Amino acid sequence: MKRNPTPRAGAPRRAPLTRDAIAEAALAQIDAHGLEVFSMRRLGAALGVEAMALYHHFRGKGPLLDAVMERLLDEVEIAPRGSLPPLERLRRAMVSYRNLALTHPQAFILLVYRRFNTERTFQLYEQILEMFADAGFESPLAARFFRTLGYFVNGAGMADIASRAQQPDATPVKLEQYSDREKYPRVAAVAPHLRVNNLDAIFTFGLDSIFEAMKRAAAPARRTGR
Amino acid sequence: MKRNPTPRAGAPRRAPLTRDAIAEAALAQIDAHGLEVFSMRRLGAALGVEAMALYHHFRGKGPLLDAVMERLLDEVEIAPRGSLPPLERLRRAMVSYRNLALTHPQAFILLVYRRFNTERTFQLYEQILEMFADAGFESPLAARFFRTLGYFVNGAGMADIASRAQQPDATPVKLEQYSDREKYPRVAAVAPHLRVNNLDAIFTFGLDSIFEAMKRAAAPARRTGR
DNA sequence: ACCTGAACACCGTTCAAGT
DNA sequence: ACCTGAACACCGTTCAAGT
Repeated sequence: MKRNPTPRAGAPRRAPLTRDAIAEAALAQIDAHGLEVFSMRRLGAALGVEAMALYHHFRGKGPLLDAVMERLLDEVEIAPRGSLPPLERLRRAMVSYRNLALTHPQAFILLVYRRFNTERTFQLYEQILEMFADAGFESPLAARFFRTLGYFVNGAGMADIASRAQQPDATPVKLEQYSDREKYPRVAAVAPHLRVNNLDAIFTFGLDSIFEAMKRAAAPARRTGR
Repeated sequence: MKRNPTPRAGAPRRAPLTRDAIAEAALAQIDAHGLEVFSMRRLGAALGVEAMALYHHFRGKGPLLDAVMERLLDEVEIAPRGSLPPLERLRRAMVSYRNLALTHPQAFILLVYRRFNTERTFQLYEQILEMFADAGFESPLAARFFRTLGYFVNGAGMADIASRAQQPDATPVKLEQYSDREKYPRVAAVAPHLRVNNLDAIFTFGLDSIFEAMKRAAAPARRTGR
């Protein structure tokens, strides 16, 4: 059997490599098999190329992972300015960011420890901080809540991933110990409220707590009495 | 030159390996050189032993890293029950936990993605949840704030580490871009408030916001008016 | 310009063997 | 019981060479 006929004579039998195509394939590999086993050689094989060909487009594995991280940032949905009240826009952006932990559980950690490696992060920060300004926050207060929200959404993403899947190379433990009422009675009592299908509601709860604090801080003059 | 004389005839020229000694040396290696370059072979060399000797005490690298993580958990300071009001005890425990990101920046991430691999974590959770119960929180509400605090302290630890040190294998970027007022004016405006020596104050601010929400939720009946 | 082949200096882990 | 030596199947990255 001949291989698939090419549309035009002389066309290459596969699309030439580009930075985008490589980063896209890398994210697909990480989503499918995990960051632990991701390697330049495996990625090359998946692209039908020797690993060394990738070095023509990226200086190394680190910069390639940074490009993968940028693809994640591209998936954060930001509502158009003016389409919603500023704090609601901000809230939805935070929800969208945390959703990356659900859609890309294996890759999400790249955001956590590589986000300051690239300029792309500052584009997102600029948009977020614009929302703070639109909501009337001065820089010192914006900086504090910006950071607090960032801590929360990154921590939530990582924790939800950790709750959903134990590491493959973990110390083997018996899960039933954790619901052992004798040994960990408090843990046993809250465990039913921490089931995986409750994690969305818990995230929303925590996010609301922070937004309520923001609303109070933004409008201290409106408090009843003094 | 002869090697150091041993205290007793027939005593081994180095202390025999134990799980504790290995885990301690592993943490020291990670603190000194980073998790990226940490390897069984390097650890063996640091202990004056072949890497394969470590497999007599640990089933593999994963379980060894779990033991290192447990050592970090051991450093969390929990005030004796009754020595402080429950919420103040809880607050100090959170501060102590986040401080691990400062004392062990290279190892802290083990807590983030390996903490559910071992039973030791549930000892700490039991203590934390006891504080919630002592403060009068019912399980559903305790679960929500327990999780919210966890998100926040883990996210804060990771973010503070990322802010303090760029990854060694990062895409090279020019740092001055980030304070470019033309390109990222909002980022430039808040940047002075996000300097490394302000991170402690920002952490305290965010923690206070969450604790204020907890105090309101714990005592809804005490609100003036209705 | 883009990719390959061979090589270098590493990994984690297994197995059989030593003491 | 505790450790070693050799081996296996991998890594990321370099370099010179091919087209």
